[in-house]
Amino acid sequence: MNSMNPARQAPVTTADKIFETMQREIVEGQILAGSKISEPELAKKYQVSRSTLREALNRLEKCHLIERKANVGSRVVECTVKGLLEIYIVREALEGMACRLAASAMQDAEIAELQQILAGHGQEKQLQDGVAYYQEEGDLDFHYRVIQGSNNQQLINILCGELYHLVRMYRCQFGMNSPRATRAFDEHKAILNAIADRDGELAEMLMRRHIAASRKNIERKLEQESN
Amino acid sequence: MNSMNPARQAPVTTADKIFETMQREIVEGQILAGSKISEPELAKKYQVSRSTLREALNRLEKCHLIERKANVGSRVVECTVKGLLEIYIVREALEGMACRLAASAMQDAEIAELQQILAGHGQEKQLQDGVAYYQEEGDLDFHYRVIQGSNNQQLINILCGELYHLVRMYRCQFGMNSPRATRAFDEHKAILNAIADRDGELAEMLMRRHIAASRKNIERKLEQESN
DNA sequence: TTTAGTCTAATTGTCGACAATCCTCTCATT
DNA sequence: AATGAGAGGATTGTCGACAATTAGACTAAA
Repeated sequence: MNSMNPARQAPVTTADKIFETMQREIVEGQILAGSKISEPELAKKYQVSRSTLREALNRLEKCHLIERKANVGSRVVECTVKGLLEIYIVREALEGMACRLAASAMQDAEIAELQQILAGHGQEKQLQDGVAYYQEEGDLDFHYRVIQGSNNQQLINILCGELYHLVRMYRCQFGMNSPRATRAFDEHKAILNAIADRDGELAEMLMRRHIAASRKNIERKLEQESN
Repeated sequence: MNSMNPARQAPVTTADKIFETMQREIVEGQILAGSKISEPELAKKYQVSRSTLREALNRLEKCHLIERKANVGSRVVECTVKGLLEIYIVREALEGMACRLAASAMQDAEIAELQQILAGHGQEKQLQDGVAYYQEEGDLDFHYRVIQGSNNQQLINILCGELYHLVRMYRCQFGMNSPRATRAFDEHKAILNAIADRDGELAEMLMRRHIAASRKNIERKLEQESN
């Protein structure tokens, strides 16, 4: 269900394939966060020329998974607490706005479809109570569809194209098996209700609170760990 | 005053220089919006190899000034009304949030400095009453500094790195000699007062209204023209 | 006249080699 | 011992050529 999530145009060129492979390996931590990227080494590993690899690196940089410095090279981004919280802030602002727009722009049919998906998540949740992984995938799925519903191409590009995989990376590497699953599910329902009521203002507020609550949950958890 | 605006790391490599040159030419319209980009042609024009040119194209794509399709090529983005309004929406969300953060994060000294800058703009405005150009530059300057003041690197990257020049492009090509100069100046003052009062909530609201007012102003103007 | 198909020319993607820059280790000097 | 200069090795940036794909023109058939 999630595999069709990204705004993916089927990888046609070989640089596309290398890009997707590396993207997955970075997100899942097989290429370590913060590690230096050696162009000759990776070119050999994937059996492509350095030009092709560099093309892939350029796209990884576009979705904020690596950082480049001239004449020095590329590094995988580090997963810091500060960075994670910064992303939540950006998401709060952008997804809140997306939600407001979606309340105006989404078709009735789209809303109905999303309601069905959400109901499906609810059943899965009941069945697999406590197992948060699917809920997490479902969470991304819900957010993804609301963003698409905004019908604002800039917004969609930034959230689904440039930030999406960075969010996934943090989820993977910080192992977020949210204890908020149940509450998050209810919040999703409330947000969708506001959208269905065409109440953009309320929808934005609920989405912002929803994301802010996740952020504060992380802050609290990390605070505890440091004690 | 504006030339030091972008988060520019001095261009060290030749691809950097080509990138900056093309960036300027696209923003100012010397390379026409919507036009197709011929790699061989431009490589000859700038006297560099295609590899170097493609490196520059990759960065232009990062700041949303061109779009690429696999096996087809690159085009300069088109300046459409829809696109312009979409950007205003994104800015409303992100700069509003930046403003909220700035109210907490900016140092007293930074705030004082910004107050002086704003006062300077006020004098210029009085002197050159009606001439909106400097005010427009000043507008970007003000927004830029507030964004920096948020101290959120993700936010700064998106707004100052990826969207900044696209905004400039629209300003250039739609010829926005704002009749809102006076009002915008007053709004800036109110925003800065809220920041100085450390009232993040108010600061966000004022910034959002400020940007939304600009957007509606554009909508109104374009609506009139179409009649 | 229109449409389908094919062929040619041009453009983009990929490759390997060379040039320029940076990092590190060594050695000399204070 | 600490600091600085310099050489060596490795990495990144740039180049020109080849391969793969696309766009456009031309022909032929319905």
